[in-house]
Amino acid sequence: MTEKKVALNRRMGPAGSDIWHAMLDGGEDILCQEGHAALTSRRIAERVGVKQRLVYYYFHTMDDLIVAMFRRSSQRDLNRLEEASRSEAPLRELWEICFHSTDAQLISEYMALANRLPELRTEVICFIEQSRAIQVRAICHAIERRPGKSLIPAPAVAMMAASIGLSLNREEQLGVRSGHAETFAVLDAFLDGLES
Amino acid sequence: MTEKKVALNRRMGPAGSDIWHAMLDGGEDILCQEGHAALTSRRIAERVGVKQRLVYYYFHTMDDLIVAMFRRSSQRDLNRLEEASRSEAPLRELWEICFHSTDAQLISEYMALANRLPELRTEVICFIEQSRAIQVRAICHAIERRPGKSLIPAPAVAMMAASIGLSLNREEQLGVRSGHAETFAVLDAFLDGLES
DNA sequence: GTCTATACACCGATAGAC
DNA sequence: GTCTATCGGTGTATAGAC
Repeated sequence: MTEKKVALNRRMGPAGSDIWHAMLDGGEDILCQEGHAALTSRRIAERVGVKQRLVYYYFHTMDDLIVAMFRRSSQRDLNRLEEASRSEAPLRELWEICFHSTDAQLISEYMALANRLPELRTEVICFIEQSRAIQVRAICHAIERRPGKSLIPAPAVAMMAASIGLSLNREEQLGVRSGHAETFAVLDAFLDGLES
Repeated sequence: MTEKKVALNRRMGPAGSDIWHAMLDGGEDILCQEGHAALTSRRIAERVGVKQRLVYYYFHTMDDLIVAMFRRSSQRDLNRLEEASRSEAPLRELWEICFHSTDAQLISEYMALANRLPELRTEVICFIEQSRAIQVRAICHAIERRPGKSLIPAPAVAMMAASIGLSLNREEQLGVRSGHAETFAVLDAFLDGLES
C-alpha cells in the first residue's frame, strides 16, 4: 500500500555543497512563509532557480530533504545554546534564545510533520533532550553559586522555562497577549534571584 | 494565483445532521492518526462509508470542514472547562483537563494548519483567549480564599500552567520524559498550596 | 440525499540526453 | 551537474442524473 519504491542506487549530489544549502534555505523559507502544503520539490526548485529534477539529485526523497532541513537547523540551535551557556549571564542568554529562537510557525510545522515522519520524530526527540541537558547543566551551575535561592529542582526549571518560552513565542505570533506581561515579570524576578 | 473559484450557490446539506457529525468525527480520527497529509475528502468519505461527492454536499471546501472540526472540538473543550471551574476542586480539575485534554498530536496538526488558514487561525486565537479567561477566573477565586498564599498573579499562573500542560502532554507522547517527574512535583506542591 | 463521471491541477519520482 | 520529458497517482471541486 504505502511501500515506496525508491531507486536507492541513483546518482546523487554531495551533501554540504552550496546548492545543497540553498535548497534547504529555500525549503525553510517556504515552510515558514507558506506552510507544509507548499513545501514541494517544484517550489523549492523555483525558489532556488533550478529545475525540479535537481532537487532529486541532491535528496533521495522529499522526506529526506525535510529531515536534513531540521537536522541542520537544530544543530545550529544547539551550538547557540552551548555558546550561551558559556557566557557571563548564561541563564539570561539561554532564556533569550529559548524565547526568541526559531520562528514559532516553523516549529509548529516541524511538529506536525514529525507526526507522520518517524525519522523526523527521532530527530525532534534528540533535539529536545540535548537542549534540555544543556539548560539543566547551566541552571545547576547557577543554583550551586546561590545556595538556598531556588526551591525548584533544575530539571523542572528547564522543563517549565522551555514550555513557557515556546508558548509565549507562539501566542505572540498569533496575536494573543493576555497574561504575557505578568508572566514576563515573574520570570524576570526569578532570573534576578539566580543571576546577579 | 491562489484565487479559488468556489460555486457559493451550490446546493448544500444541513450543518448538525448525523452525517455532518460523522464526517467531522472521521476527519478528527484521520488528522489524529495519520496527519494533515491524509486529511482529504476522499479519505473522509471512505471512512464514513459514502462517496467523495457527499463531502462537498455538506461542506463548501475542505478548509471549511477543517474549521468546522476545530470549532466543534474547541466548543466541547470550553464546556468542559466551564464545568470543571464549577466543581469542588476547580484548580485540580482544570489542570487535569489542561494536561490530559485534547490529543497533543491533534493540537500540533491544528497549529500547523492555522498557519495557512486565516479562518482557523481566528478560531484558535478565540479559543486560547476564552479558555484562559475561564482559568484566570478560577485561579483568582482560589487566591482570594487563601490570601497571601500566591505571590504570582493569576494571569501568569494561567499562562504558565497552560504552556507547561501543553508541552508535558506533547513530550510524553513523543517519549521524552526528562524533567517531567520534577515538574509534576512542583505543580502538585503549588496546587496543594492553593487548594485544600 | 446520494450517486456516477469527469475536468483539471499538481506532486513525487524516474529515464536518459547533454 | 543540470537539463527535457514524462509516467502514474492523487487531490479539489463541479455537472448533472436518480
